[in-house]
Amino acid sequence: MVAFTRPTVQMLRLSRKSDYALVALKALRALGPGDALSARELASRFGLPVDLTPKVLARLAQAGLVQATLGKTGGYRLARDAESITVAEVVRILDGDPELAPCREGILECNRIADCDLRHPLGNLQREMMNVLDRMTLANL
Amino acid sequence: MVAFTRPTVQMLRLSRKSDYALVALKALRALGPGDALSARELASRFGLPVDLTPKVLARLAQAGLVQATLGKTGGYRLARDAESITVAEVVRILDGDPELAPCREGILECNRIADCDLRHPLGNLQREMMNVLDRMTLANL
DNA sequence: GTAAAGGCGACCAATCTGGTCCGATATTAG
DNA sequence: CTAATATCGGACCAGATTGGTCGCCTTTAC
Repeated sequence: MVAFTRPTVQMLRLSRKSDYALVALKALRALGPGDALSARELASRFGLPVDLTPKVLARLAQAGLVQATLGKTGGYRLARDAESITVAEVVRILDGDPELAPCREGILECNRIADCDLRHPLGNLQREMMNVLDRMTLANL
Repeated sequence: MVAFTRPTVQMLRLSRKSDYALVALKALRALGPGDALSARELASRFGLPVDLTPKVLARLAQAGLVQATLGKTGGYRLARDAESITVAEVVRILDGDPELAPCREGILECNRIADCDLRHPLGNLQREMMNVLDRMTLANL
């Protein structure tokens, strides 16, 4: 008997990095004002990849979402209000600007009216989706 | 000089198949009541892969979205009102049920409250997204 | 009967992602 | 001052997923 292999869909999915970032951010949100969490601690607490977690947090740090303190007792803490941190922003930082249906490069039909006639309304769809991601803040999570 | 390589993001993207399907469906929508379009015609008209297009349409046909007629003068036509065909349905047919952040298998933390505390609200996000996809019909496109 | 169309399964290749290793740098405890 | 611990950043490799192709078969119009 084959064991329940759900066809894991790749499309329309958050990247692992974004996933991890949200987990970490949410943990940081629960911290006291003076406290901080190290990447190592976050990784071990949530089962995140040990070597990938610092990378993710570094990106968040240089984007200004979290504040990193070096040194022996260092770690990360939120740099902004949880209300101001949106899922859309996190995704954009870690995976870039998502496009539902990017124009395929070097395709002749990209100039065709009939085709871009479709791609434009798809843009509406995308805009709606981004709206959803924009409205979902860390505080709402 | 490296030529403008925008980091095409894979995540949060429609699959190519869904993309093609929407293009094809939209073309079928513009058809007269008795007319039909062959996969070949659709492919050449929109620059879709010739061998992949029939496959996509076949899936749509067996899902009941389009009606296929065999034979020399065969082709496809819409089998339902454009108003009743949603993007969500198309995606589900071609790529399966999308999950924003599927639980990683075999992870110990899946039982942890802190973790699934996050995944549940992510479910809300997903539900909102699916709502958007559900509301966007072929007629709206 | 022949040509053109869809139906279906298997297979291969390119791409993307995720994960790891490596080192360098900065800061704090003692 | 020194050592330990933290962040930072690049390069690299392997696995997974997607997408595209080839093949053969059935059905229908002429």
